[in-house]
Amino acid sequence: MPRAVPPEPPLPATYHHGNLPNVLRAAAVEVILDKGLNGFSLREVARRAGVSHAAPGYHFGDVRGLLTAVAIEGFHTLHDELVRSGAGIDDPIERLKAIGRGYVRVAIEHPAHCDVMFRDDVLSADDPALADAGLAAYGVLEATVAAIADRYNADLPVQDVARLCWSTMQGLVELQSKFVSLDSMLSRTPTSFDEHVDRFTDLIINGLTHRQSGRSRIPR
Amino acid sequence: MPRAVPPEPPLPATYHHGNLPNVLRAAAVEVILDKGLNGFSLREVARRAGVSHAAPGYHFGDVRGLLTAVAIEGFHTLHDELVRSGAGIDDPIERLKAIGRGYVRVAIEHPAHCDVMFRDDVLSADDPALADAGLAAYGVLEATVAAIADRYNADLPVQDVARLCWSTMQGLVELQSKFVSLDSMLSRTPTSFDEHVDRFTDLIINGLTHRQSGRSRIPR
DNA sequence: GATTGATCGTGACGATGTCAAGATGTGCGC
DNA sequence: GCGCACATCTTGACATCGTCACGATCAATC
Repeated sequence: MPRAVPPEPPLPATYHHGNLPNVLRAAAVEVILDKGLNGFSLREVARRAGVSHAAPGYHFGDVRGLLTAVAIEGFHTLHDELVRSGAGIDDPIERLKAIGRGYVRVAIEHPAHCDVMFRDDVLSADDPALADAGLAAYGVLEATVAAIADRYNADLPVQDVARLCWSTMQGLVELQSKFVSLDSMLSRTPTSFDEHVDRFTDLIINGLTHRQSGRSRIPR
Repeated sequence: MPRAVPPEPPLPATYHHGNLPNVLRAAAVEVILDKGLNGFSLREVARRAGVSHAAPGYHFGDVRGLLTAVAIEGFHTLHDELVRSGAGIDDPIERLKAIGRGYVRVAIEHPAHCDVMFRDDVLSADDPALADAGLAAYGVLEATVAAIADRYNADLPVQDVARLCWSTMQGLVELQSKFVSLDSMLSRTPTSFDEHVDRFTDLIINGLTHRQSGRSRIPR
């Protein structure tokens, strides 16, 4: 769990305890986890952090400010995880698959962050730090696609493919709940998150007018 | 604009004016459009409809109830538009492309509905009417993919491909704003919604390890 | 024409976001 | 060592919101 919370000094617990922003951010994540983004409230965050109801407002200005901080943290985590997932894998196609699985791993392990990261309506979307963090994570993906173009197909529209991959993963994250309810409604055996990722990446890479490669799972 | 609002009787405007639910639903859409899903409130809806602040609660029980009604209406519209988009197109692959463009057309023309349709946290996700409406829309997509399998590739995993397409379109809808800001940040010429759809469907259909077919646009 | 039920309004309560003003520590110059 | 400016946090207040109970109003039916 890299960079979940910046290295925390032993918490002086004084009046001005110095790292309230970090504590509040962590508390916000827990509130989102417990009550959902809908039941989220600054006052609840303040209660869990053991401070007054207006303390969050001082540090983050706004409810959007706090959620934006959570989103930025999420993008940093995503970036680190994508880099980590692709490290040491030579074949760029395999690296792309690994990155895809890294994406959903972040979505699974940090659901609170992911609930916020793309919800421009609840966060201050014009925050440059937010844009930077998102751009950095996207850069990892685009670089991998560029490597695929280098090795396999120079005509590959790198930008389009990268966006396709991102859109697909993002849509999957959002629709996964619908898919499981759809599976249960049609009494099919439910398809897991990871399985969806593998099948999607296979489909994208092989193209659906050509013969499928048969759900090859990537060896860990 | 099929089934935007059920055929409206001339509005008696009396005390019990009979179709308040429809009026409230339309008002809710306008509030979402104006203030965003974040600034949405039942009282604002009531104000626009010219009724008391508790009237929405009577008909929809909950704020979730009203938003769920909007989402159901959105899924109906989506279903109708998907059917309409694919009608008369023989080649199922071309039909799939047309459906993809129908999807984003709905997203563009009914942004308020689409803001709500997949946000399970703000609506009562266990409403069977909601599930039915979503399933009906999805059925159009799956049927088209099944037609592709029939004609081109019997081994095609229909369910997976259908979900891939849906995920991709849904992700695109959600990320489009990020893409344009990304374009402007890198000072590229912005890519339109429709262009994204065409490129994505081309990429999915052709597969990214094979030669691209060069952004063929479908003649209308 | 009275009654029953659906429909809608009124009033109230607790909770929330946000602001202003005050309280409380911290660090810096001297 | 001391006072002062500042950052940090609390307190209090206000408008708004969702939701509930209760009352008012209308429509249809017997």
